[in-house]
Amino acid sequence: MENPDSREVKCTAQLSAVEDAMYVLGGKWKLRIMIAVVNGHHRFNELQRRINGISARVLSTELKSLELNGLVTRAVKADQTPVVVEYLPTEYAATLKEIVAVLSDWGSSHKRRITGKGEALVARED
Amino acid sequence: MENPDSREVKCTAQLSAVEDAMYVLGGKWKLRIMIAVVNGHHRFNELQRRINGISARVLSTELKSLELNGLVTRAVKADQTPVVVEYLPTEYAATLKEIVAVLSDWGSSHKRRITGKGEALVARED
DNA sequence: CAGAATCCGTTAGGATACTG
DNA sequence: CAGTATCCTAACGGATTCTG
Repeated sequence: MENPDSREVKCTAQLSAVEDAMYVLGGKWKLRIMIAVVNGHHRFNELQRRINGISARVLSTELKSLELNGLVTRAVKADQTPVVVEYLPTEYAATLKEIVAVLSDWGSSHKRRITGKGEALVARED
Repeated sequence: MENPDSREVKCTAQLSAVEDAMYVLGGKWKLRIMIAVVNGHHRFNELQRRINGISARVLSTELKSLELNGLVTRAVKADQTPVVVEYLPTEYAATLKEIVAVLSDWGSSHKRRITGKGEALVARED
């Protein structure tokens, strides 16, 4: 890894791979929606209430994008009235756990670094 | 962690922490610039060549933002002519390693999942 | 409740040209 | 080489209204 060539290869690979990841997860909302969904919020209005500042329009389009990428499924329970729609995390969504954990850790450390004071930390359980 | 209250606390904490992280690292370019910088590309035009599609204007403003957040330092070697400017990763920048690694792994797996065919994988060395 | 439709403002960021 | 200065537009996303 000290060899400059393999380092260049790694740099190129990382640039491309991170670009791919951000194509799916980038933007202001997608990760936040996934956090809420994975943590048990499945209904549309519940998600909108839980995710601070998101509008119905944006939530709707983001959910469609996440569904296209296989991270959530839209489940309609037609046997109820009124009809209940649920956005459920797929198995694939579990692969986001590490990303969320790492980003979340970094974010709270960074905030502590900036503000001096820390928040209550929530331990990772994996 | 099965208790719904602590799960809610965790959800709130993650939402807020990820938001903090994305405030610093979000957008199309910041992480990509950091990848290039950490991998040994320190000069302005070198970075612009290395990072596909970035304009000088955007690179300039993004570097300033990263400098403000303590992730790079702008070092001017005045004893040379023409003057050499280098953007060097700070020690703090090392804390991004895990983020980049995790995102990069996910991105390349996801691409394999989508396209069916995989790229040459570059192993993580930490 | 679960959205779609419409309208509209902001802005990230692209293109190009120019400078010390 | 290392940027800055303009200009410009596509996309993001906020607000509001409407609907089955």
